[in-house]
Amino acid sequence: MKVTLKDGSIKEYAEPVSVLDIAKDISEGLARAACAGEVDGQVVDLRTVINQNCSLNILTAKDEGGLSTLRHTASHVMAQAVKRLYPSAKLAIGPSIADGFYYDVDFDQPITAEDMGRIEAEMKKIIKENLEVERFTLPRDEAVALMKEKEEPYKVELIEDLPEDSVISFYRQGEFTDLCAGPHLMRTKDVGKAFRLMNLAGAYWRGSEKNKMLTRIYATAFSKKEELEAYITMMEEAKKRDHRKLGKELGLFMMHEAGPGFPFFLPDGMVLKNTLLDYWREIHQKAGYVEISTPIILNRSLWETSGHWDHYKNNMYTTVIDEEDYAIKPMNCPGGVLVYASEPRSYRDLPLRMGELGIVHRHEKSGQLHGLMRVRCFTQDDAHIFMTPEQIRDEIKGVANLIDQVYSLFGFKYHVELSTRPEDSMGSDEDWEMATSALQGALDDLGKDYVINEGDGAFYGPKIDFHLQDSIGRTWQCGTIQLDFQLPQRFELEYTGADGEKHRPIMIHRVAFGSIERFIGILIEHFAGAFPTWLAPVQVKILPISDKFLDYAKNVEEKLRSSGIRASIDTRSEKIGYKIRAAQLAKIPYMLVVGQKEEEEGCVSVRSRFKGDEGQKNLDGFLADILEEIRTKAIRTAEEK
RNA sequence: GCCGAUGUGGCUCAAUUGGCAGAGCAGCUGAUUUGUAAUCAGCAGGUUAUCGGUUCGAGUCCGAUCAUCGGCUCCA
Repeated sequence: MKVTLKDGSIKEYAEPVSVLDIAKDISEGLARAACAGEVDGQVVDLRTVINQNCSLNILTAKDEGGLSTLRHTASHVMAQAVKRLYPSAKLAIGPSIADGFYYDVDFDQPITAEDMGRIEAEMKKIIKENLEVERFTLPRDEAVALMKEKEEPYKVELIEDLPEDSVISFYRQGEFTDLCAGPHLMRTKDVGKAFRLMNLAGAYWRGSEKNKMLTRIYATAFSKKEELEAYITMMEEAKKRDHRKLGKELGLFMMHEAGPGFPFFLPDGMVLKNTLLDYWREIHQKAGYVEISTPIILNRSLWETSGHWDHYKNNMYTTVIDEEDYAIKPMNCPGGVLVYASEPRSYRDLPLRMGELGIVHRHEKSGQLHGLMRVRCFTQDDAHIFMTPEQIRDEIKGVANLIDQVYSLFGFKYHVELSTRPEDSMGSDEDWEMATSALQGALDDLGKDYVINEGDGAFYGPKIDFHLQDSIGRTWQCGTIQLDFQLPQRFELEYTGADGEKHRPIMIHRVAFGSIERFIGILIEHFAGAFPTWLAPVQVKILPISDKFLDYAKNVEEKLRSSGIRASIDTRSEKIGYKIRAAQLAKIPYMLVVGQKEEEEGCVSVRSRFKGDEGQKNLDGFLADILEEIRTKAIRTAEEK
């Protein structure tokens, strides 16, 4: 690997090295050099200038081409511009993030999109001034004094939280000095021109809603202009496949002021939903599940027994019936538990896998509603598994495999997180310990990589979360597996063992889709509305050349429909080009053009979203092909034209 | 809930300084009967989110409410 340093000298490394290695190397002898070279076989402009004394532990191999260093310096430039334009603004923090960087600022007047233009212009000036970025350190008390002098109360608070004997590092460029661990580029000019302010948002100081809300300026920066342009293009592409936009255009679902956060499913969206549910029922039947359905509204005493009244009431809708308190279920588990308890159970019945496509309502705060991704009423593809302690590992593995099967079908990537005991929780330490290690053990058995999410479990037990990655790279929590020792105790669940004694079962809560609504939202974005044929609301659109061929079109339609294909005819008296355009925009997988030739020969002319499917086919041949495609649930969108 | 922005026919958007609410698409009617991404003509469609205020006059200015959007916090 060759690295060209800014002074023109070339350093050669026998092995591929990380930015960290280069940084270490340079800081020893060739400090203050920007480098451009090749990393991991890709030519990149590192443009990383590693300051002599920077704390190298910040630079990691993940820091691709020094991008986060570039962005971090860009955030300082942005803060400097803000202070020049609004001297009274107070700075909070300004890190680099996955897509760029931001700076949280406490302005004493609201700022607008126009201000963003001014800030951007000022940043360009600062970059042009080519100020040197210098690092210096101060003992804690002097650091506090400096920030007090500069009237930066947030910085003072940050420093005061550090240990008393710490040495605090600062970076200075021109008249601007900021508390910062580094590292940074050498000069402001190295930030380059490939940056852009993206948007303004509110953000709580230190992320707590008890604190003041600051103004966050989001921006991004890249080392090359083309990369910035590619990023902006990608964001625009992502916007085009926003499920709210496509959901409206494709007539899948709607929202209405009459019920904020409560989605309405339209006929085509309902086809999608039902097709997913059919699939769900099929795989669960095969995996040995039974299905139940429990009431939406249940009385207060049940929710007190389950613990929801104490731990989840903020999110529950309540009502009064005949002067008694009731709650609309936010979760399905208590209903499932009542079904379990409705008759004596034997060890021979276990594991008992009880599925429920349960509709739950949760009062989410108004500001966090988001299309189908975050709603107040959704369908969980829930199941509760009651089992003996010996069965825990196998059951968890079974569920994890089932979830893997579901996600693979749609071609999703996902990662797994293990969430441990939260602050507001119930049960003994031993139970939590046992439950957590059971989940961990199952993950280890499966050989799955996972990250641990401290304190993020449900109030009744730890959980394994499955996070899907959507088209914009956002991750969504979908599947979860939760182990629960609490509800069986609270409801005094029992089964009779082989020894004739009563024993307490253990319970798993789990979902695969998570929420059908959210999953549909993710699917819309994942496929950009062009669903695989088995999911497409309309699978075949029949397009007669003119009204004269309507009868033949009806024959074709009837034949397809009788085989279970979702087919319909565009009966409008329009030209064929018009109908093709309409079907194309509706992202329908197959179009069958029928005219004189087709009627005479008893065939159809196929046009599809996919390559290699053009041309005349006899109807039986087409039918056999599409039925096979649906049966195998094939994904063909990759070939889309 | 909090910070900021937005709200005009079903959809996408116009409307100058406060001065007669308009277009394209979709829909309907008629003509056309079409060969692979938009045929022509006509008709209909609006209490400019809601409520209140300023004004001779409000889509436009002010206030409140509701909803939506970008985030924060929270979460399937």
